[in-house]
Amino acid sequence: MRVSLKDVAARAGVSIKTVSNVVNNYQHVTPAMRERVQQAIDELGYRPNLTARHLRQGRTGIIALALPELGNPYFAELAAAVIDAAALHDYIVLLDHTGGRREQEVLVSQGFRARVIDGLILSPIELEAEDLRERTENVPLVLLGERHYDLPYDHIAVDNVAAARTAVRHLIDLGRREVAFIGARRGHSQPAHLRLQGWREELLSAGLSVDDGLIATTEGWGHADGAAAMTRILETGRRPDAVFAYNDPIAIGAMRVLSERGMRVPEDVAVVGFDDVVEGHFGTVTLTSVSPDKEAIARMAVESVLARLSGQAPEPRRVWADYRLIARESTLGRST
Amino acid sequence: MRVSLKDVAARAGVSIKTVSNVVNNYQHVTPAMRERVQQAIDELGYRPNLTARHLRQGRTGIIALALPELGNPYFAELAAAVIDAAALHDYIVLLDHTGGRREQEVLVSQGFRARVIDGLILSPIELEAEDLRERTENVPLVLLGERHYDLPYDHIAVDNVAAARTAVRHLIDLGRREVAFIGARRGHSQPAHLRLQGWREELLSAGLSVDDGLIATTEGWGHADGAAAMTRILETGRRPDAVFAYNDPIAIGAMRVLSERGMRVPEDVAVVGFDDVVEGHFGTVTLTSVSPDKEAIARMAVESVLARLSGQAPEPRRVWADYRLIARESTLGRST
DNA sequence: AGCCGGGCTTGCAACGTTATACGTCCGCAT
DNA sequence: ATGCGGACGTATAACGTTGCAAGCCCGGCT
Repeated sequence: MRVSLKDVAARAGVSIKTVSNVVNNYQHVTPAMRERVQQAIDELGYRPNLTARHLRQGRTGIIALALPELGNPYFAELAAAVIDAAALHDYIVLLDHTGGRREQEVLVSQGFRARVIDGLILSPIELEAEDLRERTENVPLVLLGERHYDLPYDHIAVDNVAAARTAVRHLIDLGRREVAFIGARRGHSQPAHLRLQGWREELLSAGLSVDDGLIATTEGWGHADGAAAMTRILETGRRPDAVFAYNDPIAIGAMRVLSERGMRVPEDVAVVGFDDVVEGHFGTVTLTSVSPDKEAIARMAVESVLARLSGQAPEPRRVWADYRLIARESTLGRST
Repeated sequence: MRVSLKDVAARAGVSIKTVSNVVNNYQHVTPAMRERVQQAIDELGYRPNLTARHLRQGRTGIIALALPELGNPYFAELAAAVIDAAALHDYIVLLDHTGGRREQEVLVSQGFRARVIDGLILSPIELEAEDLRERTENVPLVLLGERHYDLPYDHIAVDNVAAARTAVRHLIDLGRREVAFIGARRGHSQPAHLRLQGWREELLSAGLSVDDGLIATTEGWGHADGAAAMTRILETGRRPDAVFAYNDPIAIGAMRVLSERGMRVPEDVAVVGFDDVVEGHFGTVTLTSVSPDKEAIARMAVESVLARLSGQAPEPRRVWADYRLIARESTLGRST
């Protein structure tokens, strides 16, 4: 049986509250008393019951993190960063994944499984603004990632349009003129997503034409999706001299197809990804990528939740995290 | 303010307990009453307070999963599988990562942060048997992975020795005779780990010599470690014709180095990894790998925890999960 | 008519903790 | 000596839920 304050109190011959005071380092406790109680605690191996503490205090010390899929290394790395950031504040992280499915995202945002949590960090994919508008839950919610809602919630992300423009600019500066975009969302009600928008804007501002034949949609965001999309473009007979992919796995899937078809990266086709996952650092051709500052994103997300919990930060804010473009072999060639 | 049973009861004009009965689908409730209460619940937007429920019931519905690092896609994919398996039983998953550091693993196994959990699934790296022997926590613990303790805890893993032998056998069958092993643990007190043991056993049983110069240790288990280790082997002047890596990231890091030095995979060096992560399916050269049945591992881990929670399964058991060797280009060449 | 039993509802206690408010004791200033 | 304030310890009441046992009501049986 678990030992409770009551048991310790009985053993030490003091009241329950005094034991509680010792446990919580309440200041008005004589050293002698403190030691007596501490000894009883040690002898019995007492450990506080957090559930009870949380019931009493109305807080659980748990933050939920809901991501589309852990299989994507970007999200896995982000999850690790969030866990660490939360630990700094003595919070622990409950992890959920939504598969990027709207239905699941709605459930999570409504607090579905997790009536145990103090706050929620959600990285939505299909979730619509109306879903959030209907949200009745009152645990603090912080949004991550590319989607962009005009709603009173904190939102943390890199400036996707600007970041995408930087990536495309890099390709144009290399002299590329036919820049494909791989990873648009199929049949999505929302205005084309921000990275696609950045691609478009940068092409236009460089005086290049925007050619829908160079946009490939994907079902998901994995290697296989990138490979399939690249294949589709090539099968139309198009021969782009550059590819900007929605993320790194898609870029790597595309590079695989290029290599299968005997097209060289970067000589024939330069490739830029997004997220800067470790995997991209070690391929036969390493991948140029936009690198969001994951640690900063994680830190700011956790801090936003906590700020809201403590009633600070009344104004919902959009926070831009840092990013940089890291050029590697897929746009520069191998440096031997 | 959150609405509680009391508020609903007041609204519906019934007792708290009756509302509780409705919420819990207690059978002796008249349809009329059920409807009346349900209406009050809906109007007020009542949601049960799980903390209170758990305090009352002594269970939290939360399982902790402690992994070495999420950055390794194998663990990320495993985490996803565990979350899904737990969800089937209405359990949610608290995630922790230990960095594979003994100190952290001890903390976790002692229930460190998580006095909130019903059970713990731990994938240890450096943890020693003595650490577990001193364990005082009484929440069920299930161990995952390669380490192997002679202690009364459930343990779930693939048969690493046999799996490693299968991988090495595959290389030998291709006619390779100089098979390097990359990813041994540096300065580890425990007998050389099981995959290394399998490598050794299979070489011996094939009548080949076991050459310590072909064993490379690593600090961690990432791409960079594999690359560094491969570099070290090559710099001794050795030219193995095959590599068996502790896991896929190490294998991929090694392949990168081979490619930098102009050695072809698989023609000059055949490579086999372990874990079958998605990344390996899409490199310029796809990676042959041992594929553990992650879903099965996750399922069995969760079920073991739950069985122990409900007092079943008195005998701690070691369970072997399925695995298969999936041959790809890194041992077969590109099929086109 | 009275009793019994089962279906339905309820009051109470308890899970383990902390906040509040109070009581006691001591030392010090008056 | 008396009064006062601060330091220290404690009793009690919550937090929101569910298990238990008891109570009520009604139909059917004796």
